Amino acid sequence: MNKQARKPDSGGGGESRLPAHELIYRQLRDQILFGDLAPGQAVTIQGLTDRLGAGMTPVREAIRRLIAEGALEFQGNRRVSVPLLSADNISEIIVARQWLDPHLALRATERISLEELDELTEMDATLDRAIEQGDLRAYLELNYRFHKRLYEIADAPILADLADGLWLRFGPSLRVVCGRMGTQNLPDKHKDMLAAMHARDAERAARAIREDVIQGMEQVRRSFELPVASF
Amino acid sequence: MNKQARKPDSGGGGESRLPAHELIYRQLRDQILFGDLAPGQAVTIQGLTDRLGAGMTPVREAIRRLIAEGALEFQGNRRVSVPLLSADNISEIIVARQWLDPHLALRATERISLEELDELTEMDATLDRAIEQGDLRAYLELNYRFHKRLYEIADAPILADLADGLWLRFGPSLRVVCGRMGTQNLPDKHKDMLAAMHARDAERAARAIREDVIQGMEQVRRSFELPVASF
DNA sequence: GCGCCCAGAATATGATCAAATTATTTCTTG
DNA sequence: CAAGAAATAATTTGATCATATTCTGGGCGC
Repeated sequence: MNKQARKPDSGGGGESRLPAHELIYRQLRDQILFGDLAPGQAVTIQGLTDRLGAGMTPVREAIRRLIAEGALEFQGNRRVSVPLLSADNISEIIVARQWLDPHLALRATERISLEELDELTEMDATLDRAIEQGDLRAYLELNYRFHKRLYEIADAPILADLADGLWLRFGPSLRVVCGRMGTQNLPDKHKDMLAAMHARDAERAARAIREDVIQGMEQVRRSFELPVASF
Repeated sequence: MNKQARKPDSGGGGESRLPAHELIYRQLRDQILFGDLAPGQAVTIQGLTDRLGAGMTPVREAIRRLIAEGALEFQGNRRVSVPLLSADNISEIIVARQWLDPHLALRATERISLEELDELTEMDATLDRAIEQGDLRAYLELNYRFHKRLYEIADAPILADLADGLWLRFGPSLRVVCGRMGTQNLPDKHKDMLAAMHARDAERAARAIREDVIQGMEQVRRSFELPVASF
């Protein structure tokens, strides 16, 4: 009956007080970005309520949100699935990121503190270790977090939202492509960029990020132009 | 048990085959873009269920969707409101549209058919009539639909989504600014752009749209740098 | 001023109806 | 008689609602 024995507990573990639909959303989002959901895969509401052990309403809200962000696709007849991108779609994302990411890197260079620079350097080192060990999942997650942190530092919430939304769109495809290629020749112009940021050379940092984006995304696009060898 | 709530069939519109959450979403979206919801205004779920005469679940889903698109803001404590943009936010939107809109106009020029060109010309004429008559609501809606049609013709769904989402963010502010200024010196470089498209001069069309965007958005930004005189 | 309590709003559940896909059956035809 | 197609039955899934529960914020007493 009464639950007042539980106080908000503002210190530390406040994250457990998040509403269920928020938790479901984050869980699903991570699964789309790094993990288990492949492009084209169907997603059912009732399937998720079972798989995640949640009620129907929170799952529905999380799905609506992901559809609005382009992470899921509403296939006409009440059917929802992970979008299957075309080569043209990838090209659109490339052209958008080619503009957005350098712009954000430029702003970040003008604003970044030394502590934040150390933080990014540390993240990049962890990223390198994941690549060496061939840990694909860790690479995908760390690489994403590196770029996302950069967006935050740029202090442009709306532009950061746009860039973030693009990751959600090409995440599943990126995973498929990287899964086929292994973690060997993954792009990493991060060190160039960090050096440019240290020197407060915003133009050079923007150029480095642009190359990083192009290298990574072009690999994705190339693999989409090949004949689709799935069965 | 009680099943008297048989298919309300609200309004008798032919499209009553769409789910309720979709209808609520469109209704709310239009109200945010053109109409009745002012920046900073609070939005409550129960208030909407009453005002729109709908159930709670569809309203919740529509709100989640609009939050994900940036049209509404989740204010921490279970409070939802129409975002109040800062001058910096407006600057972000300007810089994004300054890139997105010309890019889409360029693509549209390469792809547009003569029928579609006539359609846009017709839309622009209607727009002019709304301006002459000082009909603000009609101006906002027709101007939006003109640009949106252009996005569709560009045949780049992901980029179009990005551009469309920006309208949802600055819509309420645009309405406030235009409401203060009347419909007299509104920007309309549409005729330049249509002429350029007729000549298949994509660069010139892109430049015209860029000027249209800058003129309109700068008016918004200027009015945000003034001391906020509301109350 | 501080803490407790209450009203109201948001979150979450489960039930129920409707629609759609799948599986099955039956009928027709070669 | 067999095979395929159309129709129908059954199961699965989505949409919506009514209701219970939890949380936030403000009012009231101390």
